Amino acid sequence: MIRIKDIAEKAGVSPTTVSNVIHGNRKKVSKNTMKKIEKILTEMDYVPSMGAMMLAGGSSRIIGVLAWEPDRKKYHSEGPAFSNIVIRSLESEIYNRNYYMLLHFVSSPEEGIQFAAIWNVEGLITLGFGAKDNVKLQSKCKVPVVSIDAYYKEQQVANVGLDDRGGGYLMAEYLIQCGHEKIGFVSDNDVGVDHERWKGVCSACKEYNVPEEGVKHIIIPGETHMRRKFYEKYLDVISRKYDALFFASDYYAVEAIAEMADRGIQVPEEVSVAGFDDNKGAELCRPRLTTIHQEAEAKACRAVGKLFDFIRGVRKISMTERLPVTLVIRDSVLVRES
Amino acid sequence: MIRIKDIAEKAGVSPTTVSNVIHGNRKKVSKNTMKKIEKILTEMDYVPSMGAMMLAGGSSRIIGVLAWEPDRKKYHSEGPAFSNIVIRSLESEIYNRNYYMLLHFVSSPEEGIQFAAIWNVEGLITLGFGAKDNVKLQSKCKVPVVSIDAYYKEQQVANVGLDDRGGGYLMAEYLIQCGHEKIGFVSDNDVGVDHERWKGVCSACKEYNVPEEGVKHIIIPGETHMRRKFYEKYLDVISRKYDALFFASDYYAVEAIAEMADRGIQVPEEVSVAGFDDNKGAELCRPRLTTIHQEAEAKACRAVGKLFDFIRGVRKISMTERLPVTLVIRDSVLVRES
DNA sequence: TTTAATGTATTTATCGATAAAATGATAGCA
DNA sequence: TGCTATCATTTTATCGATAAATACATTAAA
Repeated sequence: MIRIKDIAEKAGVSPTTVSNVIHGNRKKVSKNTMKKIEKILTEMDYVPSMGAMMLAGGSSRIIGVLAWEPDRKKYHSEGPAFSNIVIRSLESEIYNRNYYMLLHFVSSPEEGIQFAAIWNVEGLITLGFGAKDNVKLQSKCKVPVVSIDAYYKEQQVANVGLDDRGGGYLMAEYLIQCGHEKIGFVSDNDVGVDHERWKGVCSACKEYNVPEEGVKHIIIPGETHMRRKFYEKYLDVISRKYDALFFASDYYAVEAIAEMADRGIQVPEEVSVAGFDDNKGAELCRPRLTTIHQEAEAKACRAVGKLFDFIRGVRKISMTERLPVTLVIRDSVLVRES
Repeated sequence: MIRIKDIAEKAGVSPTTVSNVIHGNRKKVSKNTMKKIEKILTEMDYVPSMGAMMLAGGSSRIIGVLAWEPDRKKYHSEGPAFSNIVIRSLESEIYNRNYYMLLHFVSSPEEGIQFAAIWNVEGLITLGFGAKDNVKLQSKCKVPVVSIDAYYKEQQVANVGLDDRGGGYLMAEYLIQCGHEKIGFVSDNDVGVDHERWKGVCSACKEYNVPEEGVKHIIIPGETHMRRKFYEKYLDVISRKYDALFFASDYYAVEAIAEMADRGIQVPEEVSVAGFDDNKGAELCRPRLTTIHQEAEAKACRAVGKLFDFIRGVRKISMTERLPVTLVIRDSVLVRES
């Protein structure tokens, strides 16, 4: 391993000078030595020791990405909660800033706090955390935290997410305009993102004077086997009862379309299906899924941007950012009237 | 931040003793002091400084996971090459051993080498690397490397993968037994994993005396837009020309099924479709995809296991490990005769 | 009793890089 | 000439943890 000391000796200068060159402290080094050292630096292809940098400089160049993991032992049974597009974009954005991503799955904020301390991370990004857990994390960490897709009563933690309410509104509006009179909004909970999407649905229904009984929030259990049971029992029932089923996530929508195909329920003739997120699966299922499109890369990108605003001490950083979403009309919603 | 020194002072011992307690060097510390220090350690909830450990101890407790990234700027256009099940399992297995995962996307082995040096990683796992790049990486790194899903002429780098050839054989055999006489194997290249799968197909065809013209390797371009063009031009043709299309990956198979649905090509009545991997999508498409199932978690698990065998200096480590795969019969292959 | 072996704990030097303080040289100005 | 200001560079101390060397009892063996 080549150390700063080796470079310094070769150049006939002190280690500090080399260090200054590496960090581009132009004001402290003359142009001549600058060039000379830079040349030697590349010649001997020097790589810094992060351990030493962390210790001496106090900066780790590490961003911790914490992904919520309800149960470390059962992760294989349920599909991973994180999107790999997001992970990839996060790493990319972090690395572009000359930092590194330490990805860690946790099932409590405390684990995250310890993790941050051990590695002396300079910032944290959370995925799939609930509001309370984000708040707890932030309160016990000195470093900035940016959550993705979280909702807070008071905006205690910085966040980047989508205009979920707007998306819910957009889809509900479209469904109404297509002539659907009985709309079911399907999700596995009523908090955070899903709650907002539902709120959006509600406000569209109000706007367009859909009667109270014309729209309902159907909550199905989230675990795979429970969901299957639910489908077996209720899928026929609800697809007869509603004109359109708006699923809070494409993942469920695609699954439901498949289940309906098995039961001979025609989509969209018998019941229309809509989703949210515009997953890879949305374009691959038949009928193609009408859904709300989100820019997952942009979300990751902004999250990292915001985090570094905090790290660099930029003033007046907006605590929350909601990226716009768009309606993508495909084939899973029947147009009854135009 | 609480340092070892603080603990030592509180306990009235030297830092070294505390360090020994932390590392469970039982032979060097008496039971009494052991207990006393352990108590203080938890009371003051001490967390070690990784920077210092890396520097002083020379062990970073970091495993680098390198995911191949052909083009850093275009990653959003193509679906990520890595499976999030694998990522999750890797992290889990690594963390279980009290190590941490640093995930990094690279588009050359050199980047990986530099990355390993900077962080002083204790081992590397590669995803999506070609054989040559793995070899180059290994040759320039002092730490052990375990590749996932790679194939070598001579086994230069440790590897964990699947019995791809066996899987190819299994599926081809099944197709033949179902009475299919014209089989097309579809992939976007003929190296590594796909080559092996194709070899498996060939040997099954030989075994069952399928004539030369009864089986063919069709290579379609891998990039999304090129693939679409290919489908537009040739999908009708090849689905008329073959009884069964065996795609080297579920991802393509699912896509093809969707495209066929658009063109009114009946699966499996007009043409049978088979895949490989047993992705999430395989169960979600209709007809359900008949495919070769792999244990992605097990693969990740074994890769980490093997890497730590190297790290711990275990003797006689097998250079390569191929996990068995199984045939999953669903609905996308027509049974012509039994 | 002497010597060796063992167990327990401490000292000291070190890992590689950096920030802060100190040095020295040069230039500017009265 | 003498004083300050500026620039370029070096010295020194330090970050937190650890390995190697050392010290000092105590016990066991000769």
